[in-house]
Amino acid sequence: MKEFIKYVLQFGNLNQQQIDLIKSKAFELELHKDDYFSEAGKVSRQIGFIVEGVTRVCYYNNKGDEITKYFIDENNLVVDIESFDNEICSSAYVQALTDCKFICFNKKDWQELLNTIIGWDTIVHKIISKALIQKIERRSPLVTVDATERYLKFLEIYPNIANRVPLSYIASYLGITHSSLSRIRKNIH
Amino acid sequence: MKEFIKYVLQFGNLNQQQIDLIKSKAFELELHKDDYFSEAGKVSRQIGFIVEGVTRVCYYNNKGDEITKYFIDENNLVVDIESFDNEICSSAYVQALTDCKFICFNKKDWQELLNTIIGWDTIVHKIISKALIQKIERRSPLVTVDATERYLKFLEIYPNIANRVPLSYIASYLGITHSSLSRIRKNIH
DNA sequence: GAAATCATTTGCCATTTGGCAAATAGCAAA
DNA sequence: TTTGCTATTTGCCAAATGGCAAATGATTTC
Repeated sequence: MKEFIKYVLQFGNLNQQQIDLIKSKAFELELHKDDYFSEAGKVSRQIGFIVEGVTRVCYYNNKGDEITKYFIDENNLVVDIESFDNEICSSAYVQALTDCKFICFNKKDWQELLNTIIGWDTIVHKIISKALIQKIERRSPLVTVDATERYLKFLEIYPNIANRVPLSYIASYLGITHSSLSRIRKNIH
Repeated sequence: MKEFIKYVLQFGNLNQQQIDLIKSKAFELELHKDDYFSEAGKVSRQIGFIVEGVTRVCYYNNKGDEITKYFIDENNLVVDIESFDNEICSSAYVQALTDCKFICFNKKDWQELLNTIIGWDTIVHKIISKALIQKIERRSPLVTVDATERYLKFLEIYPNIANRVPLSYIASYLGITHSSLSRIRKNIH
């Protein structure tokens, strides 16, 4: 919980009373490896902060291949924002890739906080915007470089993830086959 | 100006007085083909709405190649949001690819509107979030498909742009060479 | 511990894409 | 119209990557 409050306070100020109110609405969630935090086809009504573990967002393309869209690890928010905000079905799965611990809020409580705490909405908007921009800045450069450079960029962006998740997920994140990624790994020894 | 107000009202309600206030702060901006709306290395203090024309966001990678990151055309907001919000230097250029007309606000007036008009901040946040999500949803799928599919996706996403901008910009957007794109175009006749 | 399952590496070959250069087309200024 | 500049197309070949299958390695289950 400490981590979450520290994270939030980077984006704006809150007094102790406000912090306590936020804490009172939070609950802990633990997921095992391979469990889903939220699922495609369902409306996501939870927002989570990863205290421990690695997750990914993935979907199935029109050929049925499973595509990893991005990874999310410790000290980041996890939410399918389109589904959460607009009460529409998710188009992707959010899956734990290791055993995970989250600080979690359900939508009703989250909205109550937004209505109650002055300035909370601004903080939330900043957090969400920053996360969205980060997603773009991480994903976009991959389009224009070759497979080896993609992997090197991946290592830069996610230095703590490469050893914690299966090669095939990284390959699908990078848009290359697992065989190719295996060879690339060998080449950069 | 009509178009801009119509666009804004999709995201929330405003009364006539509020609309008039917004209008009073807006100014028209015209750019010629190849002019810059904002430039890398400078702080961007303008936010614009494209009434007519096509723009692109581009940058130079570490090899010095010019990369088109995305295209933006009519009825969309144009702003380097990181630079605008945080007063930091832009990392990219926003360039007119055709002669363009914008409805424009400078930062000072924009912030005054945010402070004055109840609910304007919510509308703005919705607009920005939607635009950021759209950018991710457009760019991310390109990573995982081959060159031909990338071009087909481009045609889907930007049906009105393919004929209005040079092939080489589209190629750099898709992360393929202009020669390859030329061949791809021939193959899908 | 053995068997079964899943992940990763490797080999072989086909296909795609890139790099380079030349040819052609399109456009704009004089 | 001519000239010059830039964009696009095309050819040729090399390099990168994919598809498939087999081998190896790692992990889980009984």
